[in-house]
Amino acid sequence: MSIDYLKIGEVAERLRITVRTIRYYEEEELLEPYRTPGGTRLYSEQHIARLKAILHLTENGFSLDVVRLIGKTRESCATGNEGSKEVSNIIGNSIADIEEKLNNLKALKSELAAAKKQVEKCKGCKNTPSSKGCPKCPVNKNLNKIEILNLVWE
Amino acid sequence: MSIDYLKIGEVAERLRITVRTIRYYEEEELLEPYRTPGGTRLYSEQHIARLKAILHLTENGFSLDVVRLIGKTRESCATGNEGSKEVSNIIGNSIADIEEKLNNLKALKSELAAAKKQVEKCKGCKNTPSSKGCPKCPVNKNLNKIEILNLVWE
DNA sequence: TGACTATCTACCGTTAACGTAAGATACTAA
DNA sequence: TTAGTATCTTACGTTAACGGTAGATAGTCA
Repeated sequence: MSIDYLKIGEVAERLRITVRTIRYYEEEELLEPYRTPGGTRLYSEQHIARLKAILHLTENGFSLDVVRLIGKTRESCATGNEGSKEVSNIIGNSIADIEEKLNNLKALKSELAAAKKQVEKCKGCKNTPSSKGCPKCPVNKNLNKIEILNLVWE
Repeated sequence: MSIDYLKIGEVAERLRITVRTIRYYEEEELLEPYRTPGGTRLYSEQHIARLKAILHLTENGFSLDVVRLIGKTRESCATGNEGSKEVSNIIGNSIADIEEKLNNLKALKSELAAAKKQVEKCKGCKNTPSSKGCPKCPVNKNLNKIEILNLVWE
């Protein structure tokens, strides 16, 4: 085989994903590798770069549909300004989504951090948990102050 | 019906979720509402607070299994230090997950922002897209500099 | 040239988090 | 009381993103 291209198994190993995943992205028309006359798939560095980009997005919670949208870039770039604007908007929306996620995660993080501190303060009371909470336990005493702790089971 | 409790439809409306979702969380033993003698579910503010907490977590990419884990707080708090430590670790792991997500999202955001700028610079060349890219188009010229743009379709 | 391993296509299976529908029962307002 | 709406249980359906298998073919190495 030419040294310039990788077969699917090699790509899978290099990117630490399964061959099934790679074929799946092809089924979804996110990628189209070369083929040998016999039908074996061959991947260039460009193909691999695109795979990396797809993984980068999916690992951050974006669906393949969104990936597909973002991928329209070049097509629209080659068809004039209007298309570019559309793509710009699509990417802009993705950025907005990310910003929302960032804010939510930051809030959640501080809530969890507060909850963790409370849990660590708790020395483990032996009282039967009541609906009012154990009066000696800071976790239960502060039940209403830390919303995340409303998750506590009864 | 007592004014203190809400029925499932009212809760669903208030939290902007479906009744099916609420019942599903109950199937998953994440929540156990009161019942009227006839079997109709009744929710207190505590129940609703827990529902909010569950949603807060799931909306940020956590699975119900993780939610269940975090929810062990009180149980372990009532059984001594060891349990508390376990819960503290579970929450600690969740925080670590969040930090990783935050870093990834930040990186992705700046990549997308860079990509967006490139797209906006592109005035829309009429050239047929070649494997080398359109020479007049900054998007294609900088193809290798902005990895996310390797997503471009051909 | 054989033997062995990798890939191919085609297709059914899986999991999480619900959606949806049916038929029965409960609640509520007039 | 009764008509109308909400809820109940049960159970099968759905979607995304793959997993796994079978039987056939391709690539590779001594």
